[in-house]
Amino acid sequence: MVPMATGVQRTQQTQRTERRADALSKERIVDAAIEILDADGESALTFRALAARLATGAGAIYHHVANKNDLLSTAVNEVVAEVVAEAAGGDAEPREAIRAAALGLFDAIDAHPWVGTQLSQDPWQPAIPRILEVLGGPLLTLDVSRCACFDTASALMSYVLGAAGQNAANARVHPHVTDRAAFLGEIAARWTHLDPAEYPFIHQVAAVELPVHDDRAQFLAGVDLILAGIDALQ
Amino acid sequence: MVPMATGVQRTQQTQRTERRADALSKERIVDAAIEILDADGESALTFRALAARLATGAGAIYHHVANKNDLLSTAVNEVVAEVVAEAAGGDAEPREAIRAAALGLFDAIDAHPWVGTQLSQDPWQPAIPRILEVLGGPLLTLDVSRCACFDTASALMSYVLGAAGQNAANARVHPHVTDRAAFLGEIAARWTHLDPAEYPFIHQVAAVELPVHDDRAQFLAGVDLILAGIDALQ
DNA sequence: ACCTGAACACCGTTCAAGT
DNA sequence: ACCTGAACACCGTTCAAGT
Repeated sequence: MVPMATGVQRTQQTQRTERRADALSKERIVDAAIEILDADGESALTFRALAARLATGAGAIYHHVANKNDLLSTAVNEVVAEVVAEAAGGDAEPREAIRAAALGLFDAIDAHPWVGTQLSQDPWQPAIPRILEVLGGPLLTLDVSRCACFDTASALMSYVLGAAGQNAANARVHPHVTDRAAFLGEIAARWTHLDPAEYPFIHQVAAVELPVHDDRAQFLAGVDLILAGIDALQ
Repeated sequence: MVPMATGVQRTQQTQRTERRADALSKERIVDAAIEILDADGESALTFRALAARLATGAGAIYHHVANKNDLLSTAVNEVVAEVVAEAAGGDAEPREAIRAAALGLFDAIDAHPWVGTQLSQDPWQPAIPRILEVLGGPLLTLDVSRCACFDTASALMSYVLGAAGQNAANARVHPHVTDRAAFLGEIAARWTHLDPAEYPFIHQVAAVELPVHDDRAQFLAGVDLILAGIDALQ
């Protein structure tokens, strides 16, 4: 439909997703998928929507990507690789390196909720060793006994993926909460209706901390809790 | 199709899902859903399969359940309520109570992987306050300062849901791994092919700990790490 | 009021047919 | 070799029609 100037703009580096480029490739497909996921969320990524954006047929995508899970885990791996590249490399103090890596992952998943969903849905996808490395690597320079390193790194990863997954789910179910105070107030009210005898802790939390808590600060408090445990168990 | 002895077996308490009972109810629907989920996994639970098992039409289910998410979160809440009831109540030492609750949740999600998937997909469903209560309640009897209780309980929950979610995903992707050693050996081999300069920690883990680790023991090590952090930060 | 089941508006994936 | 897009085998959900 759209006339193409074939080969004319070869030297131009910028990518225009509006017009059909010369050839399909896994990279172009994955990048288009990421754009759809970031712009309109997980439910918007269908092979039909992706094919439309790439100005091709749905079946063509299968020549470069095995299936939807392959597409998603490749996209996740791309985002995680970027975060890890920023977090790693520096020769910061080990605890600080772990904090930075955990926070980088949290922020990335906050910005791309679909990453959190996918990470908690396939434990052996390519992004996992990256995450384990950036969280566990700094432990090698600590005095953690060799045998506890895997357990410790795995605990850090479970915590990060758990917190990030909850955050991602929240973003998915409540896409645009403008009034956070009102939203948390509703949850608190619901929790207050539970039996106080059965839920004493929930009642205290709903009354005091839940309505005013900050997700990022709470995440960081959890990281510090685990770091304190690492120090204590040495 | 199956002839029914109406009212005859009223006094009998046992539930027979093979025959159509007098009336549909949310409880009967949810119980049937749990049976399908446990027997054949998440992908087997469709409204058509559920309707067939209940000997009714697909639309009838919507008279008792709002939608599939309502059905799933009600099912999850039922399983979690059972686990929590077992774990809570006793006046065990706080750290021991937290350990027992965490392990109970881990085992329940190991037995019902779909629970792990659902829990990491909706942060405000009814089961969440139950989990937060059973993990956070014991903190009230510790000397944890009032203000850190929510952060600490939330960290415990994120860890438990993260670890359990990974475990559930693993069970979903690899339903019946008979030879665990061979399976872990394959992962280790894949990790060994990564660049040793970029993945020093992964290489050590793949060579030493990954092939022989036990998921439950590793989960418990993580709980103890967080408990040590709680003690250290007091 | 509750149930029935066909119909609707979608999915991911496949595959004969084109270039 | 790569692409096309109709077709297949499903979904969750709705709703007119029954009892």
